[in-house]
Amino acid sequence: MSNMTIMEKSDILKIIGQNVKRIRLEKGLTQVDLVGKIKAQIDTTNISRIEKGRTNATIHTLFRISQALEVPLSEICDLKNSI
Amino acid sequence: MSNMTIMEKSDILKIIGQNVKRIRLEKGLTQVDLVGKIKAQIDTTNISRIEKGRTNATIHTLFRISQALEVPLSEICDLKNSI
DNA sequence: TCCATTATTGTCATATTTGACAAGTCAAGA
DNA sequence: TCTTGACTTGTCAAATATGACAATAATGGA
Repeated sequence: MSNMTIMEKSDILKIIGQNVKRIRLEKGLTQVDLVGKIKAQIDTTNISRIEKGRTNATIHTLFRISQALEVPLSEICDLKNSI
Repeated sequence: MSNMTIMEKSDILKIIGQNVKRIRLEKGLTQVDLVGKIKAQIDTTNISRIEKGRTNATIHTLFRISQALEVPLSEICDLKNSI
């Protein structure tokens, strides 16, 4: 069964990125809106790179995003959402 | 209520670390056992630093750990487990 | 106590994330 | 077409995660 699927680094980064983007759009937020809701400084550059799966974000960065999106961190880290 | 709790960076790193350590011990594994089960190279130094909340791990590192521990990534990222 | 296993910590070099800014792309409207 | 907003991408410097190794501490058993 699909438990045998080997997940490459780029695969999981893409899924995490899709999760962030999907949730952000569900909340009706732009990337600028999102960074505006994050307490510490963060940049749309980084949001974009995460959403595109181009960067291997740290857990604290994903946590700050989860706070701004008002969802649990574990929702962003849910790999079962892969399309 | 406790939604007002402000989570500092060090707080969430500690919780993530506690999750890793708790699950690892539940599985009866040592840090050496754990790194032995991880496909790509990883070091017990890093496992220890993550478990102690001394490093802000990337999501891919936590993913590799979750694979070795045979739990979903989202379980490691569950911040509700805070003691 | 002695010993072995396990875990922590320090340091180093390398790689990469991050924030910042600029430039470029893209789509939707006026 | 022109403009505006939203997003992407390149580059840079600074900070830091990572892997590696060594040294130390902590733990438990004989």
